[in-house]
Amino acid sequence: MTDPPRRRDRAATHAALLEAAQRRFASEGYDAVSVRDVAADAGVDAALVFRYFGSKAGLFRAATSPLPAPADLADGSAEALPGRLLRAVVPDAGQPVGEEQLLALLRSSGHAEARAQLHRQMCDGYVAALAELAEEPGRDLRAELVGALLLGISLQRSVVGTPALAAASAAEIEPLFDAAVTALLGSTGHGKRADSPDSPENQGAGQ
Amino acid sequence: MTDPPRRRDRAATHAALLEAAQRRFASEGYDAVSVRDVAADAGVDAALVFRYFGSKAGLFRAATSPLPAPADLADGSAEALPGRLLRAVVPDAGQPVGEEQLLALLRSSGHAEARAQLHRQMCDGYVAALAELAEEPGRDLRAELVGALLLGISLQRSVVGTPALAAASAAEIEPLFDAAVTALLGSTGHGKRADSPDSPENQGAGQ
DNA sequence: CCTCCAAGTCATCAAGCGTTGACATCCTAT
DNA sequence: ATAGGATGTCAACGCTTGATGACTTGGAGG
Repeated sequence: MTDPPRRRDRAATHAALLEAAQRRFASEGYDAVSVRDVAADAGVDAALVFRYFGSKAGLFRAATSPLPAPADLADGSAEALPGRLLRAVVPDAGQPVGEEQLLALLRSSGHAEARAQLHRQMCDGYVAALAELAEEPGRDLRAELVGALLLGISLQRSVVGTPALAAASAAEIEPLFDAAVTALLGSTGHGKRADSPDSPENQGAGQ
Repeated sequence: MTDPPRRRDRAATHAALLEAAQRRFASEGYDAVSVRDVAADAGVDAALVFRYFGSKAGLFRAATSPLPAPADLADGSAEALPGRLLRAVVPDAGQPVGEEQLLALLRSSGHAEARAQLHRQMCDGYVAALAELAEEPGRDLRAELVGALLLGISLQRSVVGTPALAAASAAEIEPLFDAAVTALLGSTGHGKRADSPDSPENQGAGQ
């Protein structure tokens, strides 16, 4: 973005490689992507991948580790968290979310390492924050079910390509989504709308 | 199971190859599995894969095409459909459901053909049946959201490995699941419970 | 202007891949 | 018993892959 004629720039090359890897891994998965593919997308030689990232696995690790900023999700009222997560999963104006990393990890989930990172990202990131909103009998299970709904929405939109969901905007989905979340988090959907939550001082989820 | 000394049996070899392929593709995805792997699991030579299935892609197609019998899901009362789908997604006694095919397709979803089949299987199979239960304003969207919840539950259990959901039985999930489904299908969760809520007389998913 | 280290490229390796055709082996029908 | 086709095995092919080390090129400092 700065200037094209810049050649021999370590930082820029590193970044270009990383971005190309994110796109490729997200859309095709670990095994279907070759180091040469990524290098060609970035416009450099494949050997640089090994110079900068050590191995193909290192490149994958680097391309999937920067998770979509949980701090961004934790700030704001806790009650609005599900809604914010919904917007993160179904971007309204085509905004670049961390959805690519989720896809890359899912499409590569045959490998134990990818699965482990997916697990970490899910449990420590979203589900822990959601559990704060859930009621007692089976709080974790409730939170994980909300997480499942979000995961399912994201997947159905991006990989299954289900027609109505893929075409819908976040605003259209939200009422239904909210109703489901209320039912899942509250014991029998008794409406836990209150203005003062029980001060959950979570600072969230470190990277 | 019949008898080990049976050698040179076309049907048995074909079946062994297919079963091995289903397992491998489900747990590792298309690209991570080699034809030699599958053949070794089945205890035969890799060349037989090409004799019987034409190509690796043909083997994959054969291993993922037999979808888990939608007829099996359609039989019984329509209102109990979501519950039956839940049981299919979270098998109670470790019964072999068609979950493996779903996993295989998802882990191979970098390939357009796998994606297309996933799309077909989802839309024509489950979502269409679910849409019959949904109310008017946005019937398809409602049905697809229920599908998303099911997909998310399955994935969170089998690949993400979220603790509470992975440990829970279908009976523990069902009340929460039912509440969410009711909220999603009905207009504002107006309670479409008509008959006895908890009398699931089904115990066995089909074969 | 020249030097020199970082940044980038090239040629190459060994291993594994999907795929094929020739070959060996067993079952069956006559 | 024997011929013949079905069933299974083997060795090899061309190609791509991840990875490595020697080489070239560029730009900044003296």
